[in-house]
Amino acid sequence: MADVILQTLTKRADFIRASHARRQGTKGIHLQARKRDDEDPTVRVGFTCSKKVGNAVARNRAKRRLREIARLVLPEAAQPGWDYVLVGRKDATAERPFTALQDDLKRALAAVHNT
RNA sequence: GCGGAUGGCUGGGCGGUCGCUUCGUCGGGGAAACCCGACGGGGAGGAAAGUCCGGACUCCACAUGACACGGUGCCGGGUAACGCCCGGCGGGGGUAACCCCAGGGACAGCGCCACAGAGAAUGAGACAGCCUCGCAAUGCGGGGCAAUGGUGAAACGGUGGGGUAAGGCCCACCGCGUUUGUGGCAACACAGGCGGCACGGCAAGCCCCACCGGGAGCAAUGCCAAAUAGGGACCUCGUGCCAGCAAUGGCGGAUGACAUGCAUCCAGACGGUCCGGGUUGGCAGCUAGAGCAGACAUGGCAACAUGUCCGUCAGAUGAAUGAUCGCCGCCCCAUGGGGCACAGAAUCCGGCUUAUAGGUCAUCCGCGUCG
RNA sequence: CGGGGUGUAGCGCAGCCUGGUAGCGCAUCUGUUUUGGGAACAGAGGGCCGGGAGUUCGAAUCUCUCCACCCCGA
Repeated sequence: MADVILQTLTKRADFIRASHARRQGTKGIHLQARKRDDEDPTVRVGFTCSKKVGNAVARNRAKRRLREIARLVLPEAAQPGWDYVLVGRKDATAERPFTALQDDLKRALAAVHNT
């Protein structure tokens, strides 16, 4: 699974479809995931930080940390043909230790894939 | 030393590892758009924020003026412009340094001034009262008065003296109005004369006066590609086409008995306007401009202007500018640990307003102590 | 980027234009009625009028400025 192609979600409709599929919350992040029913093996990922997270600086910080753990974790833990949406949580996403945040994502992925 | 006033500056630093975006050079791939790799350079703020003003820029509309509507409002200057800035004037606060003020007009007109009170506004009023006269006398009636009390945010000038039955009244000063002179570009200030007790407050109530303002906004606007549809309604003649070197000429049909001209009617585009339908992709606009920061010179009290030198300037588009580790710096509990303000560009610029831990510089004022 | 609106008692709304007394309905509390409850009737309490300045003698109301929320248009 070394040659996984990562793509960023841009369409609002994709976000809504993912949120209606499987979801798994942890201390640091909230994960939404959907298995697309096409033949395309591309892994797509999107990031969401609503106004509840804080002001623009807090939202940007949370989104950057989400993007970083996605870059580190997804190439080895993602499954081809899935869409993932990582949602930031108030205070927790920005302040949680980085390794713990990575473990959160790994456990959430495992939980979503097993159900 | 303590307390205070004003105006500036700064907004953690260094290094390792892994990433994002943009530009340049080189190499590779590709028909091209472009993609991949290496090296090198750039990559959030003083408020980037709120969106409260003013412009630049783009499109649309457009003869001018007036009305309507909205805004601004002491005077002078600065500026591309402003509701911003500087200087001055007037008023208010503070022992002072200094700070605050939407600060034009109430004889152009309309309106409002609750409660209380006799009376709340262009010519008034008499509640408690005061003075005097008469009588049938703890009172009643006639006349005179607005100085005193009371109410109120505000009562038709204030204080003092003389005079009076009480008063009107007279005089002086202050205030007000008016006028003259002097200083000042002006707002205004100062001085003198005259007036007579007469002209209350609110225009951030309507309004009047002076000045300013066409509308929309980078999702503006232009081009390309894809996709749907090859639709509908209305309008009419040149900037189009043809001939010609050019001037110039010609360009559908019907009716007015024929032709030209003219008039009327009909048709009508590869043109224009609108509706309906489709697309929510790419490129341009897009970042170097009334630039900004610093130094010096000149003019100016200053805001600022002019000139020279040097430096610097991001352009993303589900939206980059980071993640993580180590050392140092600052703060708090004091082994060890925790924290480091407010806050993230979205076409650009000039202001205003609001948020902001800490550090630092300069000038000035008051008090205390020592010499 | 541009435009409009709302904020008043626990909840939903008047009052603001034209400045002086903040009111209505539901809810709450007390009492009457009932064997008890509900309903009904009578009465009572509850407001720094989103925050801060200003104008005025006086501001929920007028003006400025912040805050929060909602709705439109490109």
